[in-house]
This record gives sequence, C-alpha cells and structure tokens, in this order.
Amino acid sequence: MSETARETAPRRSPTAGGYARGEETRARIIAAGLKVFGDEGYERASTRQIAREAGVMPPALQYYFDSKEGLHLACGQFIIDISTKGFTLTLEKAEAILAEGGVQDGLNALCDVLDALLDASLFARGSPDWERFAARIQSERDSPAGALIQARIAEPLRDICARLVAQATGSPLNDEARLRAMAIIGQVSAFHVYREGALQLLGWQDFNGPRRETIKAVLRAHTQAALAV
Amino acid sequence: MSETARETAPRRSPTAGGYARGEETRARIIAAGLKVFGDEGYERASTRQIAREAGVMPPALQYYFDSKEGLHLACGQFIIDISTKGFTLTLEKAEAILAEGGVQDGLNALCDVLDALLDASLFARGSPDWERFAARIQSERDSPAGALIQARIAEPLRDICARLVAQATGSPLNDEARLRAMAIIGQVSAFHVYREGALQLLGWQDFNGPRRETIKAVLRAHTQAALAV
DNA sequence: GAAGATATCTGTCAAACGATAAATATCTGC
DNA sequence: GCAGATATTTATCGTTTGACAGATATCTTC
Repeated sequence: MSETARETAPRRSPTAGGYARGEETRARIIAAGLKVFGDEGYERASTRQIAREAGVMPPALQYYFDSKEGLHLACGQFIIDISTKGFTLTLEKAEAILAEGGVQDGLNALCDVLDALLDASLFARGSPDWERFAARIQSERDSPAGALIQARIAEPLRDICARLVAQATGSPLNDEARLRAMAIIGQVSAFHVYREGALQLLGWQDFNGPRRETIKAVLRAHTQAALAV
Repeated sequence: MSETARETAPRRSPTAGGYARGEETRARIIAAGLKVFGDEGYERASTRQIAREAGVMPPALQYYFDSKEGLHLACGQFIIDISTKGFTLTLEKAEAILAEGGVQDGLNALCDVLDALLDASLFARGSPDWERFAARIQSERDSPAGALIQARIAEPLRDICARLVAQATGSPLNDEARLRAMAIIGQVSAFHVYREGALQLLGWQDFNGPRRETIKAVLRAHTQAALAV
C-alpha cells in the first residue's frame, strides 16, 4: 500500500449515522455555542472560545458544522426546534380560524398566538443560556440564526397577526390593521427585547412562575382593549 | 537643539481649542462612524473601514477619539444631542405633571412622551445613516453607545412611563403599572426595533411624511384604550 | 519668516481570527 | 484481530484587527 493510495481522513462528519460519541460531542458544541453566542453575540464570540467551552479543539467546529456560521445556524435551529412545537400548533389553529371564524374567534386566536409568542420568547425551556441566545438572535437580525428566525418565524407571525387583527376588528387588511398588529406584537416583544431593562424596572430576577401568568394577563387585557376601539 | 530635547508630537487632540480643520476632520470621522457602525454593528465595523469612509488614515481615530470605543461613544453622544432636545423638554413637562397633575393630565403626558420617543427613535433628523445607527445601538445594548443610551435615556424613560401609567390609571406604582408601562413602550419600540420587518409588512419604503402621523394616531388610540381598562 | 502647536501620515507591532491539512486516536463490524 | 470508518488533535496558514511610535505636514501667532 503506497502513500499516495492511502485515503485521507474525512474533513466533515457524515450526514447520517456516525458514532454515538460524535453525536454527544456535537450536542456539547451546540450547548457551548448557545452559551457563548448568547453571552458575546455572533461577531464577538470566537470559535476558539466556543471550542474551549465545549472541551474540544477548534477544528472540531469545522468537522461538525463547516464554519462559525454553520454552528450559529445549528444553534438557531435548536432553539426553533425546542420552542416552536406548541407555537406551530397555535399558528395552525389560527390559520383555521382565519379560514372560517368570526370576530370573537379572531380575537381569541390572536391572544393565543401572543401567549405562545411570549412562551417561545421568554421561556426557552428553562435554561438561562438558551434564553439569552434567543434574545440575542432577536436583536442580531442580520446574523445567521437571526435571519433564520426572521424568515421562519417572525415574518409569518407578523402576517398572521395582521390578518387576525383585521378579522378581530371586522375590518379590511389595510395599513391600519398592519400598524395595529405591529404595535400589539411590540407589547409582547418588549419583554424579551428589553429583558434586562424590564427585570430592572420591575425589580424581578426572572420571569418564571406566577409572574408569567401576570404578564400574560396584562398583555391580554391590553390587546382586547386596543382592538375594541 | 539635540535630538533628545525635541518634544514629541501629541498623540491626542487638545481637549479644547484646536485648529478649525481639526474640528472638520473630527465631524467627518463621526459621520463615517455613524454610517459604518450603523451598517455593520459595533463588533464587525473596523476602524480601518471607518477611516477609509472618512478619508483619513487610521491613527486619526486614536488622535481624536482615543479608541474604537471612544468613537462609538462619540457617535452615541451625537445621536443623543440631535434627538433629545425636544425629548428632554417633554420629559421635563412630564415630571412637572407627575408632581401635580391629575389622571387626564397623566394620560396626555404619557402620550406626549411616547410621541417624542417615536420621533427620537424613527426620525433621527432625516439621515438614513443616523437612523440606522440609532436602531443598531438600541439592539446592541452592551456596546459602548448602546449602554450609554440605556443609562441616559431608556432607563429614565421606563421609570417615568411607569409613574405616568400609575397616575393615568389612578392606581399605585406597583408591578401591574410597571408591566403596563413596558407593554406600552413596546408598542412604540416595535417600529424601530423591527424596522425592516414593519416596513415589509406594510409595503412601505420609509416612515416619512403623513405615515408618521398615522403611526402616532394608532399608537395613541391603543394607549388610551389600554389604560381605560 | 520662525517657532510652537496641531494635525496627518508612514511604518510597524502583537494578538487574534476562521480555517485547512496532516497525523493520530478511537470506534464498529466482520 | 483487522480493516475501514469516524473522530480528534497538532501544526500551520494568511489575513485582519486595534493600536502605537516616529516622521512629516500644516496651521497659528508673533
């Protein structure tokens, strides 16, 4: 067997299959990515830092994810996967109501969508790292995962909310309906976009427990009042 | 005159005075900073890129601003200066009303504050570069200028709005008042935080002209309805 | 015009970055 | 146990970054 006939080692992990320990390493890198990207933001986070956090050497990131960008996208997909199961069901129900529901149905569906949005945004299954990353990619909309979230979730959500607002107010889908939808989404978004500021204003440490229901109740009341105008 | 007795050239510009062409160069660098930081964000923007945009050599940035961070802070201060004159007056009027006004006064003051916030956020005196930078630092809250804006403007604003909500609803300054204030600020914030998304949903190119008043009217109606609950 | 002050440019630095190739280690199935 | 597949590490690369020191150019005042 000559030197030149010898196959070189793979530069990238296999698309399917692979050893169990590779799966475990991959998950460990994603966890590290969620933490470091969440703490530092996309640009400031370095692949070396993430590798250190994961307990691997830097080229492992290229092996499993191709590039820094690929890892960021994988982290974004992870967040989408863990937070949108309930959310997707709610959106599907809303679409059905848009097809054949009335004013009150529209209002209820909108409130359900906003509840689900709050859950998806603030409570990324209980890990502070995940929550911080989720907040980051909402801010960094031109980062890889940020753009993914916009295309996959935020834009469809705006569209559905605008249609629900029109239905809930019995009015056409015009500029006013869309403006109102943006304003209503903004009420919910404030809590994750300005998370630290909101916690400070309220003197809270987190949004867990009964506070969650308190926030939802306030937002629901505001939404219903605003759309009764 | 020996070599060693010769004074070295200054590494930094003088605190006061300086030549007129120095003032002009300084302004040119700030303009370039607003553009590049606005386009790229703090971390991705490079001092070389900014220098190129300004038509100077990179060490000029250290000469006038000490560091990349110093330039970012100067840009933030620039935005604060051009956008908060009217805003500061409105906040002062609001403080007076908090001292001795009634429910309706509180509601009107709150609406005025929100109008002023929208003006400060969306219409940074008409330059797209300024607007983009202003949006950036709202997102990048841990960047130098982002932290400046939070400390100088966003936090005091939240506090005043919470107090105005309490006054406008004739209720104590409790968690609910603060939650409602966050929600109401969020309505306004949505338009600059999600600027591209809002413009897309609406099919608009910008928020200029009569659209500005349309947004304000919608937000005012929502705020009044929400606080009537 | 000269001296001192300010502004600008040239040249350079150390560190860090994302990424690649090659070598080595470990796993899996027969 | 062996061969092939997968995973991990070591060594290295070219480039970029923010910043500094020294040299030079320009401005201002007398």
